[in-house]
Amino acid sequence: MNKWIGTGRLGQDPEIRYTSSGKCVASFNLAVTEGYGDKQVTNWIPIVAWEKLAESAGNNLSKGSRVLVDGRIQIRSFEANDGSKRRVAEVVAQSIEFLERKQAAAGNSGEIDINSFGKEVFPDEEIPFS
Amino acid sequence: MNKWIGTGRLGQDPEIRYTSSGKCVASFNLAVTEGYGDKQVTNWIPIVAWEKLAESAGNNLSKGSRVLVDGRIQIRSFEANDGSKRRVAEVVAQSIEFLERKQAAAGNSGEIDINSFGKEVFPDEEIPFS
Amino acid sequence: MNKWIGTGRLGQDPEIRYTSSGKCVASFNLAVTEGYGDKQVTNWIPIVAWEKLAESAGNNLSKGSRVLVDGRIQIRSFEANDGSKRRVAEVVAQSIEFLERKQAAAGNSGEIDINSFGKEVFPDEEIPFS
Amino acid sequence: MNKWIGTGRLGQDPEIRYTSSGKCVASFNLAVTEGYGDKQVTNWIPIVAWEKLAESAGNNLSKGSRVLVDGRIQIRSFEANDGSKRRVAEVVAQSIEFLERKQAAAGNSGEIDINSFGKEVFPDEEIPFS
DNA sequence: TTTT
DNA sequence: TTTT
Repeated sequence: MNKWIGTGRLGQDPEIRYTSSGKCVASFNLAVTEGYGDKQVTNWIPIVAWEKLAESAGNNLSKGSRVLVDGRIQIRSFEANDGSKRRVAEVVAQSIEFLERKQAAAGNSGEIDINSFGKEVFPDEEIPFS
Repeated sequence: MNKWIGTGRLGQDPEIRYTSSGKCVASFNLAVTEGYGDKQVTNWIPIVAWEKLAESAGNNLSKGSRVLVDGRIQIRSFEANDGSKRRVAEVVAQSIEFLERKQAAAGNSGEIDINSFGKEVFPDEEIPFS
Repeated sequence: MNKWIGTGRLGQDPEIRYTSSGKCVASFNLAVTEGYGDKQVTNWIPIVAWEKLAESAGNNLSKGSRVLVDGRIQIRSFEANDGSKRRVAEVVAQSIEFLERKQAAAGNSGEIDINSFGKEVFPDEEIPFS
Repeated sequence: MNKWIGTGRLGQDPEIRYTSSGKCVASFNLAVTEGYGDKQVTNWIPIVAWEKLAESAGNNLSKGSRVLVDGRIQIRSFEANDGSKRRVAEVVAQSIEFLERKQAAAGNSGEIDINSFGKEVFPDEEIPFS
């Protein structure tokens, strides 16, 4: 058994890519907050989804959306910029329950989409597991 | 919610340390195998336990012991050897069910020395999360 | 290990009682729906919470509220009306995450009265486990 | 989400039946024990498995076997002996990890199979949920 | 980087 | 009804 269940909010819109064989992959970081008051702690947990689940995430989720994820931890090897071999971990989603869906696109409502002015940088850094 | 539940075997004896304030900390890597036949995949997941749970792990577990762990994913910051800041992830155990306890020391019984069946190296490297 | 994790909506306002020793107990049935389209199935799962968690449920939840429950299955003995001994099961909540809080009382807002959308009867019958 | 994860030991050999359409069904009660020392509590949780999983349970498990079950709670309607309609609950297994397999049949070892002399009665009673 |  |  290798099961992770967690709730949180997306730190950014899901990033959608396609493998060379055409499989859809969605990835995002999830802010998982535990505790109350001044004991609150947030862990940013990287989530990956594949195929139909990835497409659904792309269609239904955006920055700030709240989700319930059921998945497993996966350790993945990759080559760092300096050529060294590293391992990274992430949660591969098996199901995602949408607790809050995508916000309406800016222009569809009277609201300004504050997310479209963001300038934050999300370095493509790999977060080590262990 | 931030919950991980997994089963596996310890890759090495638990490493027991004490913080400067005297708290006991146990850490080990868990081989979590999923799938059947030639679709088997093993993820090595780093586990950390604190205080009474850590002491209990130290007293009852050894390399090869099978456990059921209930815990949460934690992302931890640390400074790499080159001075750069990195984040690592691990599972902080909330409970550990011992499915197989510590083996008697080799030589004390007619049993196989469980320590003899693997030569894998577990470098003290930090495994990235994401 | 004995852990249940589920999401759903309350079928009625939580019922709040106090034991003779003054402990608060909340109970409600949770509509847990799985599957999609015409394969949707709903199971009504009885939830019980104690003390602070019960008070919090009473203050924050009402019929239709969506929750994420983490708890354990408990089998409880009781005497049926005909004097026979029966066992019932329920989920004893260890934590409840409020995905939607209590609705304002009907008439206070332009919102639909969430209490109007169902006519199901929840007899105070004991639902057998097994 | 409707997920139960639990560990325990089978109270009896799995009961194997087949539906009229030929599907295999296995059922057994699981002794799920929590707590330590004199605070130990055991809940007997009914488990049902279908098809390949049921066959595997029949082939690998027996009274006393330790398992890790991943499944969901299901409420099922049935007609009681007195003609009244009742609902029962059980855990429908989605996966079963065998932590201890079937005992060798009596006669295969020097051990007496104490289980073959049992006279306990397991009434086909339905345990209510709620 | 999310939110309350 | 299981086990430690």
